[in-house]
Amino acid sequence: MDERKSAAPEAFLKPYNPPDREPGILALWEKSGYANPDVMIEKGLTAKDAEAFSIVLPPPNVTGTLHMGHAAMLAIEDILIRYHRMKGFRALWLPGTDSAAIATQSKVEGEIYKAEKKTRHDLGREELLRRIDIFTDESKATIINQTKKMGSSLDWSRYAYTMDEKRYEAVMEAFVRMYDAGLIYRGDRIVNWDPKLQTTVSDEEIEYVEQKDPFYHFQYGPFVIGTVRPETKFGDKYVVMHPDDERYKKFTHGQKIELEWINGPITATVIKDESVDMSFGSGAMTITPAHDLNDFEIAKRHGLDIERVIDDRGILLPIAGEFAGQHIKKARSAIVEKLQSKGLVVKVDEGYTHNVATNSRGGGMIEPQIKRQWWLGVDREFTIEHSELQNIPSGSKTTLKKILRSVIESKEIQIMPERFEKIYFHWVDNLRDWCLSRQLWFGHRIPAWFKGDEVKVQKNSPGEGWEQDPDTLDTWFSSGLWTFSTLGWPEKTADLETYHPTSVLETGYDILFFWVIRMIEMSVSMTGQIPFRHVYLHGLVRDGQGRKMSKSLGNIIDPLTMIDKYGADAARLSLIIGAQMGNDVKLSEDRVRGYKHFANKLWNITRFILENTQGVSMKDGFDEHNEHDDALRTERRQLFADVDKLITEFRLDLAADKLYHYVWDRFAAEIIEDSKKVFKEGSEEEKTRRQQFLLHTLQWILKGLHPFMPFVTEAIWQELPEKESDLLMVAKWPV
RNA sequence: GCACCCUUAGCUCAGUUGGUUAGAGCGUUCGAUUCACAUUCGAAAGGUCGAAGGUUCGAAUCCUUCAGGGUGCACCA
Repeated sequence: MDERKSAAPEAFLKPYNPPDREPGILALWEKSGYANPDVMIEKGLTAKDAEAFSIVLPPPNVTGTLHMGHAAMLAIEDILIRYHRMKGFRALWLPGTDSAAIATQSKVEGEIYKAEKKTRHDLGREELLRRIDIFTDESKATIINQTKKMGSSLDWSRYAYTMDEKRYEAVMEAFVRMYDAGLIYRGDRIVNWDPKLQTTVSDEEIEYVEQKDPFYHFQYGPFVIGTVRPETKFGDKYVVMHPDDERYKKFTHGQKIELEWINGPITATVIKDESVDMSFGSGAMTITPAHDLNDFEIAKRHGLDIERVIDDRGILLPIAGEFAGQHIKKARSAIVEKLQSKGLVVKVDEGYTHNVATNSRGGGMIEPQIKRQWWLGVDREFTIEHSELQNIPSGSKTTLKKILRSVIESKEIQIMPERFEKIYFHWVDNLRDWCLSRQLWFGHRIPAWFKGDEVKVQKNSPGEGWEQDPDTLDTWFSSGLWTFSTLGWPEKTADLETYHPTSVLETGYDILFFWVIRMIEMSVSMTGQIPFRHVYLHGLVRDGQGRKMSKSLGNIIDPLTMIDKYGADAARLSLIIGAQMGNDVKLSEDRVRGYKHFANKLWNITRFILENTQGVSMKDGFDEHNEHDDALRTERRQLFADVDKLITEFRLDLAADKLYHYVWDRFAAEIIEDSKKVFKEGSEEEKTRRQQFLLHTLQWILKGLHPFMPFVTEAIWQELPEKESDLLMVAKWPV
């Protein structure tokens, strides 16, 4: 049927069709076990004493599905790993999944409620955890399979899950050690309370949402005070103003004033404090220390009474008098009405815009409360027993904040792009103690034991009569240990010795502060080592118009659909080329389609070369030591030198772009075109020389492109009659 | 309010120590194609490099101010 003189392998007679090839290639890689660096050494493909290059995969949620952000992360990390593996490094890319406590528990609770109309309290702790386990077991297969489809050469033999036995052990060990070192303490402080999920939330997880509310001005004795939250005002018996405020000169600090308030006459005390902004409103304010961080701090400074007004569910307490027992939402208007009837409402500004704290993890409004919780003190001095840091010697006294500054200032950890350093320092300087405990059931249970007033922090029960703290740890606590808990810590394993500190942490800039900071705190205080040498921050993947992808906009591009339609290679390239680190990527389907064409181009280049080199074997040295086509070879060498440099500088976008253009515009459009003439009119010697050049260069190209588009290059490699290794994945990077 | 980023062809973006005539992909228009290429090739059109000022022999690039877009953080009684 085919009339062409082709004797090239059958495979190349049809266009490259990714779905026909990708599953087979995946199976080949998986069977080889080459993603495991130990296998590489066993087979003699990597030297025993080779330098290590390691990346720990930022673990996706067990219950999640793959989205474009994950796809970008996987593409970038896989490129780095494949490149270093081919370069002869002991390359380890360690996979895992995250339990994502809050998100997972509320998801499962929601489903149970929908199906059975039962809450977690109906089920009980044990049953809920059992259900969550079933759910996570089922759904983790999804994310793992999707991850594999991207071509990720992860070492699955080292797979870790934040809730598996070893990681649980590491979390317990870390908590106890940090407590013993004095870093973790228990204390009554104001927390971000989520009345909906009935748990505390860390500062980082709070999202401020703009909201319009009426702003009330009330008469408070001789003062006018403003508020958007009349329902908190019952406990307000302190009125605070700036000491320099001329308007209130005649009032003295500590002065008592009798005045009429919501539920009758009260005695108010004047407090002078410099934190008051004189230019805001009347310059006088009342405070609610139990439900506001700033008010709490003022109260602590002056030793004032702190009384709760609202309970954990948002219900007013007896202090509210006739309003007690009402939910704050409903009580607000009734309270305003009452004040109105007493003639205490001076004026109401409608449409006052302010920011309201919400729980970004699917919760509701945040209601600050005072609670006894476990905290990680960022300014607490402790003795670091073992340290490998430049500026912090073993046995010295330091604080977590000092560590956080030191490792970046000394460049032991390099943040890329560099501009994020500024943001990092700003964040570190404003860092407050981290509230570790969560009133959730799913998570690592805090290893603290109570008996009456006694508290013991240790892994196992101290004995009869001791009860374990019912709370669990913030999910980021276990995430903070990730670089070393996955390598076997607290045991002194060979993996830990070889692969820690890891080479690169690659993640989205949006979680720099959730995660990166915590990893540094944990790693340095527990192992004395930095967790990673480079932090590579990728941008967010947006739609073609630069909008965030969201369900409501209907502009989500699903990576799996893209893989099915255009192949994983095209999906990878579309996320790499044009995606400078730290900048957002605009992705449109057209772009993905464009790179599918490129895979096909490569396919046809191969076909041409194989057709024109029938029966010709690659001559060692002939290509390298031939003075005639020197310009072509110099160009090729230069290309790889450039690509090498770009990859070491983490400019994967430019490296891929360079290869792309060489292959298409130079190699295919010019060199191959020219070869047609050579094969038609050239002398035998010229032909031979050109055949050798094409055969060799094809292999260079396949190697160069392999980290970026592993499938098509491996598929072609499998069809080559002559090659140095069974799999391109482990071929040697050209030097 | 403070900070950071972006603004270059119709669209998406390169252009990293300042150095010829500012580039690519997609799109558009015209043409070629018995050729490795359904997914090919060639060519053309398309730019006051956000604005203004400054430094310099020379500025898309460095500095200042401003405008528009985006993001983070803080405040909000």
